[in-house]
Amino acid sequence: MFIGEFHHTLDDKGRLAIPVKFRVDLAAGAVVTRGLDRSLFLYPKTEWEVLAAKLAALPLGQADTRAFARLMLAGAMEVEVDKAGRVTIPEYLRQYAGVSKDVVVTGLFDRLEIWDEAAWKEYASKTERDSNDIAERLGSLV
Amino acid sequence: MFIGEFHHTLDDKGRLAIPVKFRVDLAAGAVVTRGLDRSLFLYPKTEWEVLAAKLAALPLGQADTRAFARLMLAGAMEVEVDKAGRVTIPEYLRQYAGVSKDVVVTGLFDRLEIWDEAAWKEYASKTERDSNDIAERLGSLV
DNA sequence: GGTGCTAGTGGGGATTAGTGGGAAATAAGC
DNA sequence: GCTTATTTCCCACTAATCCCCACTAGCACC
Repeated sequence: MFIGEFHHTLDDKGRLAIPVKFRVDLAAGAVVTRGLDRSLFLYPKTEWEVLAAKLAALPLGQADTRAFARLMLAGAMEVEVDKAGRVTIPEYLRQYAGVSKDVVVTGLFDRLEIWDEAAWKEYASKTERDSNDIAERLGSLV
Repeated sequence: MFIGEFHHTLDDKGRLAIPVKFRVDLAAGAVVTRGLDRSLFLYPKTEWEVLAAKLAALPLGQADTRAFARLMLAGAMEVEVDKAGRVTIPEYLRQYAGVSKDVVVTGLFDRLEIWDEAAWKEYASKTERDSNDIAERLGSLV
């Protein structure tokens, strides 16, 4: 299970260090793709395969779900953790997430999320302000 | 499984480099044809044969499915990956997709899609804007 | 308090993917 | 039958990627 928040830096080759405790779960392969809210999702390969199969099974006929599946499947890229515990984030995904140097890696149960630090701070503070409202709407769910 | 987004260029002979990781799956032959949203679809030959059979089996009665099947079947062309890992895209398909030089090749599970770069960017950014809504509607699926 | 280990970061060299151009072969036209 | 155009095959260059090694700072353990 992935939890926690880590502040790392991206070097000019687009490499990002994975927190040590996560490396063992990603050693068998991982997949990065476009996420929601201008973040990137990083799944262990096995988790990804489940998700990809669902996306591929979406009906081709509807323009909007087709577009969504396209974005996530086309956005995905298989990455490997190198000897130094890093993965290389492809150029086009760095652009999408607006990451350049300072990056936040967060654990979200079954996936990691990768954020530009500034964007993360803004999102976090905004969400904190709204958290009471959100909690109320969630109601009995939690 | 094909995934990922690759930015390549078409030379003036209409040749397009296939990303290395896909070449092995296309070595046995591939088929390009007209796709949806002004893109081109590129299938491994075996996948194509399955799809072509399905298209041929579509009911003749409905004008729109008939048109769709015609577009895909008549537009199809068998291509080979040359020694340098490239395929030649026929002139009429280049025209259909509006590709000239800068091209995006995307992996979509069982096929590749070939887009004009500008068209892809526009399509992707439009979909990004809608992605939160779509994700919400898909709900628990993803 | 010191020493050793490890996580995170940075950089250089070798390999290969991507691209472009030219030569040879084949087909078409006069 | 000869010339011209088009396609196919092959070779060469460049730029990006991969792989390896080195450094530093922080933590833990002695």
